[in-house]
Amino acid sequence: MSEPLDPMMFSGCGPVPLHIRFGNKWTGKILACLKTGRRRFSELQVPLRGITPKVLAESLRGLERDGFIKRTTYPGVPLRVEYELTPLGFSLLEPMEAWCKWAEEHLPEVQNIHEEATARSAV
Amino acid sequence: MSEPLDPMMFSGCGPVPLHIRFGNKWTGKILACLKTGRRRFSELQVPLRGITPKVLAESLRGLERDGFIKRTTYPGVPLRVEYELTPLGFSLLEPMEAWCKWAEEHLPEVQNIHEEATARSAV
DNA sequence: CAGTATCCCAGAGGATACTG
DNA sequence: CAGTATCCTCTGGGATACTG
Repeated sequence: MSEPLDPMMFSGCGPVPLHIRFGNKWTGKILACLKTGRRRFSELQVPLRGITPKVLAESLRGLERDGFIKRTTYPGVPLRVEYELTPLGFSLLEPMEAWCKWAEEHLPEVQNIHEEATARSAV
Repeated sequence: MSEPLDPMMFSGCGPVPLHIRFGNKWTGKILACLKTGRRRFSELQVPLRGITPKVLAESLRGLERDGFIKRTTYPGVPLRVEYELTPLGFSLLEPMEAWCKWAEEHLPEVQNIHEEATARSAV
């Protein structure tokens, strides 16, 4: 508890380490899309340009199973389903913002390094 | 800039989004092992239980290429090589600690949810 | 000591088509 | 509308063995 960032902490973040659970292409974006309120399946597909229905459905199932979002169905035709963040899901926004803050502060530096590396390998 | 966590930010985190760059099995652990000082290749293999030399070498080269660590060789026999965090590498510890903080605060809740899900699927 | 060289596999995720 | 069903590819990462 006194030593944050002990290597062991990374393997202690639940059944799947936290940074791996969210270290994929869509999970973080889905949560970000839900932070302003409930959204329907098709409403999520718009901002998440390029996601296929299969992958979106799989991702949503996983987030629901882990308690990060809640799924509500409204019977009727046409079918209506809405997804929203749970309090636990909202709490994830904080660590996610830490990454964004880092990116804002260090992105120019990172890009310089990347350009230099590209230039070197082009020689 | 006014809207942190805009979905677009995730795709703007460098050539590879930040959360994906560090959303793998070893990268974060390697940085954590280096936060207390320089380490040799074989010294890293000890805390990183189970990592193969191939994967460790690949990971270190990637971190070096991206400017997060610095590699120093000391000629002689036997060969001596040391790795250390750069200032940029150190700066990553902050967002990584945000994940650990989240885990500390929410892990019990996450585990409850996981156990309930396991119990449900066992019915 | 500090790595390379091969081979291999599971799973994330895309393309496409179909359905209650 | 809100998904499923198939099929396929690509790559992170492991096992094992070898080298300057």
